[in-house]
Amino acid sequence: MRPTVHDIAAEAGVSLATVDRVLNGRPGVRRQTVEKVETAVSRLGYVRDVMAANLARRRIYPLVFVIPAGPNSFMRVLEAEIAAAMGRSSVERTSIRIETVPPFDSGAIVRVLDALDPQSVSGVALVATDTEEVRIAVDRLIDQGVQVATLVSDLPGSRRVHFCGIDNIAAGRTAGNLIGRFCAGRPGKVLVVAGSLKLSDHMDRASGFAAVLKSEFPELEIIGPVETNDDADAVRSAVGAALDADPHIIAIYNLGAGNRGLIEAIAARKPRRPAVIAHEVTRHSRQALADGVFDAVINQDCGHEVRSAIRVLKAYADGLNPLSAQERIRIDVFLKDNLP
Amino acid sequence: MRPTVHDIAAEAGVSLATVDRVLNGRPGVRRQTVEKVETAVSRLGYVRDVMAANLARRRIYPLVFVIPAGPNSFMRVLEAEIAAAMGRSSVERTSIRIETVPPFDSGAIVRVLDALDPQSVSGVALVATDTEEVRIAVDRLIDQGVQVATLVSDLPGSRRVHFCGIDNIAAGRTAGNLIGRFCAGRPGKVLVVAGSLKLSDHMDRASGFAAVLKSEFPELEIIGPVETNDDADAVRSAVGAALDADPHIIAIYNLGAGNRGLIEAIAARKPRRPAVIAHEVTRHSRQALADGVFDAVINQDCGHEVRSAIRVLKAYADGLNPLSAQERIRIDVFLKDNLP
DNA sequence: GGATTTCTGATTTACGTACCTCAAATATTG
DNA sequence: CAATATTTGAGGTACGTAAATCAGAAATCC
Repeated sequence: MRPTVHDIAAEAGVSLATVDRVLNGRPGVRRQTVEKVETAVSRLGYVRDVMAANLARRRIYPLVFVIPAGPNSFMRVLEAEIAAAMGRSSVERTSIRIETVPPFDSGAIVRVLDALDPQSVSGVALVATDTEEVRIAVDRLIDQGVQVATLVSDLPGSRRVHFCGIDNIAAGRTAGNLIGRFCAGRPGKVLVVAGSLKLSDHMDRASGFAAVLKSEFPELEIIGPVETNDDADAVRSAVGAALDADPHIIAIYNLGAGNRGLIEAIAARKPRRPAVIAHEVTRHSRQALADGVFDAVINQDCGHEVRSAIRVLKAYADGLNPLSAQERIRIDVFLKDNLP
Repeated sequence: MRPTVHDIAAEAGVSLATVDRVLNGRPGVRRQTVEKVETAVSRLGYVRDVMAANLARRRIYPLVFVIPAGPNSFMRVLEAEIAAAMGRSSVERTSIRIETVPPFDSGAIVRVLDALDPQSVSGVALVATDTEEVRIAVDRLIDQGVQVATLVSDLPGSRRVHFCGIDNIAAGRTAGNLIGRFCAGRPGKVLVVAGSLKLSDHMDRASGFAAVLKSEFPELEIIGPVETNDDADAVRSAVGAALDADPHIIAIYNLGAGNRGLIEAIAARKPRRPAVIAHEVTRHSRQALADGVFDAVINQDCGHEVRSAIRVLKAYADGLNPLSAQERIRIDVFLKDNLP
C-alpha cells in the first residue's frame, strides 16, 4: 500500500495539519518540524496522490496557447488539435484558451504574454519567434510562477521549462540524407526553399541539410535557401523561376510551409521529375505523396505536440517531472506507404 | 461546471442511490427508472469522474503482459519498457505482472491465458502467435470479462479490444518503397529475410514489400523470404550463403530479428555494399546505422506500445473509449540522422 | 512575569464517487 | 386482501487530500 499523509503524520510524530502545511509550503512550521516531516516523507517514499489532491482542491489547470494566425495549414491543424484538447478539458481538468497573433510578429506575442494574469494562468505554450523581446517576456512570465513551454519552434536561451517539438537540425539532416540517397550518386543541384530564416526551426533545418550534403553527398550543390515567408504563391513563383532558369536542379527541399505552391510549380513543368522532400503532413502534402509528386514528407505529429504540451505544463504546475520518453516528439518520415 | 451524480439525481427525479445503481449496473431498478436516469445522463452530458471513482473504490488495475522469452533484443527492450511501467504503477494505479513464454509456442501462451483468474485480472496484453488455439483462449478470456489487447503481433479474427502495434503490411510497403528508391532504377536482386512466416506480422511485412516491388520497381527481383526463426546465427549463415552464391544481390530486407547476424554477414564481405533495411532500433541496429551498414531501420516505438496498451486496457476496463489518435503506433523510419 | 507572537494539534468540511444499511413505498402474487 | 417480493429513498462512511478554524503550547519580547 502506498503511504498517505496519515502515515507521514504518524511517522513524523506530528499532526495531519502540520504535514499538510509542510507539503503545501504553507507558513507556520518550525524548521526542525519541517525536517522531521521531510525525512518521514522520504523514508516512507510518499508521493502525493495527484488525483485525490486535484479532487480536494477542485483544481483546474488554466492553460493558454499562443499560435500564429494566417493561412499556414500546419498551424491550422495545430489549432484544430488544441480545439480537440479543449473538448477533453472537463475530463483532463484543463481550461484552455487560444490566442492567435499575426505570424512573424514578436511584438504581438510580447503583448499577449504581458497581458496574461499570472494568478489565473498556470501554463502557457507558445509558438515562439526567436527574438530577444520574446525571450524577455517569457522569462518574466516564468519569474511570475507561470510554466512556459515552447511549441514547434524553440526559444533557445530562455528559461522555458520544455520544448514541445522536434530537433530541427536532425530533421534537416534527415532530409539531406534522403535526398542524397534518392539521387543515388547522380550529380546536380538541390533547390532549398525556406519560410523565414528568422525562425529558429527553419534556420536549423537549413543548416542540418547543408551539413549532410556537404559531407556525404558532395556531388549535390545547394541553391538557396530561398525565403518565401511561408506564402504558397511566393513558393510557386520562386520554385518555378528556379526550375526554368536551371535545368540541373534534380531535387527540391522545402523546409517551410506553402506546399501548395510547390506542388503547382512542379505540376506546371510536367515531364521534369525532381526528388522532392517537404515538411508536415497536410491535405496538400498528403495528396502530393499519393500522386508521386513528393517523395517523402518529414513530419512532426502536432496532435502529439499539443497533448504533450498539456501534460508537461500540468506536470510542472504540480512540481512533477514529465516522462521524457513519452514527451519526445519524433521526426516522422512519411512515404506514401506509411501515412497515418 | 461538469455535472455530478447529484445533478443526475435531481434531473431524473430519483435518489442518489438509484442513480448509483443504474450507473454501476447493479440490480433492483425498474426498467422505466433506468431509462429516466439514462436520459438525464445524456441530457446533462454526464461523464463519470474517473479519478474520484477510482479513489472511492480504491481501484487498481491488475494487468498481465504475456511476451516471448529468449534472446530477441526487441522483446527484451519491450520487457524493459514494461518494467519501467511497473515502476510507475503506484501513480498509475496499476499492478502489472509479466509472464514470459517460449517463443513461437502457442501452447504455452494458451496455458498462461487459461491459468489466469478472470476475477483478479482486469486486462491482458499479449504478443500473439497467430494460431486457432490462441484465438480461442483469447475469446474465452474476453467472455469472462477480461480486456485483451494484442501487442506487436495481432490476432486477426479474435475479439481482442485493441491491437497495440503497427500496420505491418504498410511497414513492408514502406521498406519496399525505400529499397526501390535507394536502388534508383538499377536492376538486381533483393534478399528478404524473415523470422517465421507463422507470425502474422512477418507475413504481412513480406507481402507488403513484395507488392510494392512488383508494382513499382519491377527491375528488382525478390529472393526468399528465407526463414531464420529470428536466430542471429541462422541469419548470418543464410545471408552469407546467399551473398556468396549470387553476386546480383544489391539489397537486403530483414523483416525479422537477428540483426546481429545480418551485420556480421555483411561485415565479412567488406567491399560489397548492398542497400539494407531492417526492423527495430536496438543496440545492434543503431550501431549499424551509424556505421553506414544499414541504410534505414523501420521501427515501432515499444515504449509507446506498452504505455498505449496500459492506457487502452484501463480505458476499456472503465467502459471508456481510448483516444484513437494517441494510441496509433507510428511506422517510424529511422536514418542515422533522426535516431532518437 | 505578563503580553505577544509564532508554532502546532485537533477537528471539521469538502471534493465526486462507491458501496453499504435500513426503512419505506410500490408492485406482484396467491 | 394479505403476504410477499421488488424497487426506491435516505443516510451514512470511505477514499486521500486540501483548507479552514480554534485552542493550546512554546518561544520571544519588553
